[in-house]
Amino acid sequence: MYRTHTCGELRSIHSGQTITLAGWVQTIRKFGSITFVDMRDRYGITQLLFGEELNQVLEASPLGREYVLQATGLVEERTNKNSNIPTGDVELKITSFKILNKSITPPFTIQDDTDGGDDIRMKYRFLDLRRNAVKKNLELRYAVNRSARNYLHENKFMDIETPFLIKSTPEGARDFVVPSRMNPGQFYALPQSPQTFKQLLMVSGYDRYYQVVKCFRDEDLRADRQPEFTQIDCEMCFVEQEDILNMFEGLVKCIFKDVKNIDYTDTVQRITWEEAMWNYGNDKPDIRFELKICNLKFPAHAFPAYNESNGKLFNSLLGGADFKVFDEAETIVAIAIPGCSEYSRKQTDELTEWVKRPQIGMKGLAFIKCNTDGSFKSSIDKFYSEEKLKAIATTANAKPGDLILIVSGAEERTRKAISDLRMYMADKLGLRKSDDFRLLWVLDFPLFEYDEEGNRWVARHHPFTSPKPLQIETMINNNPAIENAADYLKHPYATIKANAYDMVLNGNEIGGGSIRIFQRELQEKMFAALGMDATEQQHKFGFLLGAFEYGAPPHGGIAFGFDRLCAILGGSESIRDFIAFPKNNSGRDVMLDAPATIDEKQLIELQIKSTAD
RNA sequence: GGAUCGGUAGUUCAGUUGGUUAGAAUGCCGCCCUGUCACGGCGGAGGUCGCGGGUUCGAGUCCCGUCCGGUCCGCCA
Repeated sequence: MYRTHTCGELRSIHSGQTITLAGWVQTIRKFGSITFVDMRDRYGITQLLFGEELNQVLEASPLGREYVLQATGLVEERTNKNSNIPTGDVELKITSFKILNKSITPPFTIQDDTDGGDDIRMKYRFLDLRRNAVKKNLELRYAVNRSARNYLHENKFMDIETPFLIKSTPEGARDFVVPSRMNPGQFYALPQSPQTFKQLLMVSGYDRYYQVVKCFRDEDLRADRQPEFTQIDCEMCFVEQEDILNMFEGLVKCIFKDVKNIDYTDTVQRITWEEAMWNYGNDKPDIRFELKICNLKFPAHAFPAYNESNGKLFNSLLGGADFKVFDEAETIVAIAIPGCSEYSRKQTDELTEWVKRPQIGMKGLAFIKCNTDGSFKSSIDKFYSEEKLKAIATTANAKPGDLILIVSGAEERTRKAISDLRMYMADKLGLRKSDDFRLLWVLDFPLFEYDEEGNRWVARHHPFTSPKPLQIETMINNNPAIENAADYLKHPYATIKANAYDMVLNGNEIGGGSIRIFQRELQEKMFAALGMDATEQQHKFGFLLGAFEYGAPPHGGIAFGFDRLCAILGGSESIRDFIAFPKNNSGRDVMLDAPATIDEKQLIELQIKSTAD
């Protein structure tokens, strides 16, 4: 037996017992003829005391950091207690010990505040994982996993595995592909999600399915994006959108309770996609803070629900001033930043530079300082009287002491800019607290998006998403063809909304799903709208269309980004530290040094290379 | 595909206007130390300044190229 206890469990009540521990040497503190050693395992740290006799043994075979040690001794109450660690009241007075394995000096310190940078930590990830900080994240990940599985099990969901070696369907993201040795010249694809399989399971009558499952997408990476990532993938039969929303806000609330001990009793707010874009310029708004944007001018077709105010507002507030920038802009949006009216020239210049960066791409930034004495000072004084500025301030819901920021330009870019600016200012004002959690459902997404490069409609969510029932007619009765690509927003297809929903947590999309199409005819119509002829449909999705003819039930589902959810719950922007062995920005595993070339023999066997070469 | 920041001791970083022998902290090694727990004290070793080219009397520093890493845009149904 290597150990009787772990390094995290000894307390005063164990005093007098002879016990054996095994673990790694965290630190060695030597004092002449006695030596303290902190021994670490997964459960904690226990101080070992090597007295005079054993100290001589230590001198013959010295210990080093990260040596693996087995030590037997007597638990004793400490004379000097350490209240910083749970085992700090006791120490183990060693009677015998054995070095189970040596270690060379690690390239960085195995401590909470390690001296190692990301690069070196990833290269020696097996050492990094010894650190408490990373271990805590993986424990949190496991807790989220357990909580989700419990909730889904309680609600009669069944975990069913789906294959990883499937067929490439180049809709959406790029596929990772795997050559087939037994079928020369042919390739499997790794799933971007088990989407079609879970729909087939619904056809099979497994009416509540889930899987905590790896998905693969061969796209460029980010701090919150990995080429292989994990989803909590769910699907249900005989449900409407309302059923799904209720079931899965229940899931997230359960996770909050189990993992963070948060009672999320508030109703989860629901807004439409159009409301989200209108108020926040973003389809995944962070609602931990208000800072709603004010639409001073906008293209009518982009916001049908708000159309009545179009034009009037601009004419009454900004019109007739002969300010070309605003007169010619498609969209003008403003945001009132509380308490920032005292910003200096340097600070407003800095904000202007910020919006002019290529990533934001604005030509400039206008601002109005709403001084606490009721006066106004702006960068557009030349064009607008104090009364006008006051009217704008009122419309933007600005109070004395606020700073109104205004950007203008083409609709999409400008809306993204004000959204980014909103987040940037919220960060500056400390409004994005990582221990505050606000859930939000965003509903009624557009069914289609227009791909100007490919000159065709693409499914915004995926091609299995159903349109709102009342808009099925619009889809069937209109030709998808577009004459002028630039005017795609005016095409009837642009107005069709989907039975789709995203769950947003603190400005991050943590889950998304839809009520699916379950009739062959409508699915064919959808594929056709995306530019697929009958032959192509049959080739790519014949199995699904066929299945729909054998009594497919109405169904819908959702998939949660498991890694991202864990990162947010752990208060981190990056998902890498919530994955045991992540890949870097270039999709490389720097520990394995993968991907790598393979043997010529393998290439020949896979018929990727012929023997003749 | 694009933008941007970075690459200097094992590690994390500093390095002024281009100027003598490139520094600090930490880690490592040695000696001292019986109550430390971020132990302490004394001493020591440790550098192809990512790589290649250029400008210059002289380059860690300036220029060009390239490789690697971070962040972001495009992309991610």
